[in-house]
Amino acid sequence: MSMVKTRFAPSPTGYLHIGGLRTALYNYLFAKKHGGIFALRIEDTDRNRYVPGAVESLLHVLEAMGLQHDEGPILTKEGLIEQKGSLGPYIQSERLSLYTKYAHELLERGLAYECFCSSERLESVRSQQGIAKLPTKYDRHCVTLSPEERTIKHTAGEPCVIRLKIPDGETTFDDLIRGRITIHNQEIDDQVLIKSDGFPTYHLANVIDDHLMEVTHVIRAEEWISSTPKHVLLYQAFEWDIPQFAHLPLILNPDRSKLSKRQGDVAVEDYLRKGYLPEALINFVALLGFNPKADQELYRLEELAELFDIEKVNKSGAVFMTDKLDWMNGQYIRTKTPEEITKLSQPFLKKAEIKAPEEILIKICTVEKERLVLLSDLVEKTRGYLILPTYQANLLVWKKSTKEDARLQLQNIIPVLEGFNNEITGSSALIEMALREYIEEKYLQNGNVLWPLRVALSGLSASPAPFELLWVLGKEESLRRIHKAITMLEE
RNA sequence: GGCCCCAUCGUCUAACGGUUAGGACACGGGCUUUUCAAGCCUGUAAUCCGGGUUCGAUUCCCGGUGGGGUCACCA
Repeated sequence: MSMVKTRFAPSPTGYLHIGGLRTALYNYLFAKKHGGIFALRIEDTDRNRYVPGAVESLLHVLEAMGLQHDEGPILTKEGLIEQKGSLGPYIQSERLSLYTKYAHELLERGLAYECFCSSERLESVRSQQGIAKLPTKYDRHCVTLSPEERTIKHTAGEPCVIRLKIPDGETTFDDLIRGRITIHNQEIDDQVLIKSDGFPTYHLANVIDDHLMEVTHVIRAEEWISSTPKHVLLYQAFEWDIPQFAHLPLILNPDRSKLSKRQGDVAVEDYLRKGYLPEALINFVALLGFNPKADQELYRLEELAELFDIEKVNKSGAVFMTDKLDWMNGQYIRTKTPEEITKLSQPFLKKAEIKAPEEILIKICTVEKERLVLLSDLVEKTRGYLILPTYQANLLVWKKSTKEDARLQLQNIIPVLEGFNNEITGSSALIEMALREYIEEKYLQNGNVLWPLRVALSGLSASPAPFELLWVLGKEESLRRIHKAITMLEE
């Protein structure tokens, strides 16, 4: 039994789809679980879809997500692409001669044939089949071409493709998730292997590379099930060992169709940009398809790798809803220190052009941490500490109190705060102790004092406790805000 | 339409013949509380339908229904 090897083989589109993330993750987990190799291969055989910089950005997200591959293209410190591993190159556009070599081998052995049909002819064949309600497939017009006819067409410069000649019979493969799947070869089209521009199609390149790169387990999305028989036929034509297949259930839009751009954000980059943490995204997406334990929701990547079991992956698709992701993100934010959150929030604050001393930012994170769902939530929160939000005077009045009392309480608290020494103002716990003591001594009500104070300090109907606000804002700014509130209440 | 795949609370899932069908998110109520958040307690909520097999089916089989995928010189 050779070593387990999986691969994530995306086409470089410029972003990583949520479904792609999960495919990459499951490949990674399966390889790690079995002490095997996780490879990355770039499937860029469609020159019409070429996106500059796409490989680099893919490498960046994968790294941000913590999914390190053992083989494949990697980014150097200088931002250049290098290859890691001995079975490369791992970028298909750099392997073109390989594909034509194998395609010609099939040609010589009579397992494939050249086809000169124009796309116009193919379209009209298909549309006629459509009208006749027949399955749409190539009519094998070129399969009987004689060598002489082919030579004539070649010398005339007619473009041509190479097609696989699908044999009679039926094709069966075993899927680790779904079991045995059989289909009649009549259902399979004579698949193009080499396009007229000389590039291979996915089917050919994928099979050749998986074999040459010694991939043992092909883990990919369910949308590939119907083309898997073609791949099996190719392996058989080359007389190669067939890898194990595992087709993952689809990730769905709320209407249960395949997750698509039209119905919301699908790029991992979008979610990162919104302020989701990589570990939350990984955790969430891992659970879209299986759950290692019945009563646990939070898993680290290493833990998932230990517990992963491909046979326990669900068969049915999973709707992508962000409610639970939001909750998870909050959970992960809470596991971080204020210093870590401060650091992670830098890009968001920078983008919003918010500047503040690190010391203040750390205090803000300390106090707001439990209230965060997204890292980006920190933007508005931080702004509130730097600039007092505008608010209505009657917000200062507690529901069980009056405007006059609110003003009185604020006025009375000023000397108390002024009396705080540096030791007290340096700790929200000490501030709380001192203020509660004050309230108790004067026989006051918490609400009468703390509500107007909190609103004066935050300008908000909902915020952290006044003690914490005081600690973050400092004595001077706090007093300034209280004076402002008193002025508002006097009007 | 042909072929293929799938089917447990609104959503993500657990239960691989015997459970009061479990957990989580969301939602409702409560506790705590100056507000919000967090936390704790608690409530509502599901086996698509019909046949079999079996002493017994969420679970196995068949059929239906429903949903999805795929039918390119895209991956």
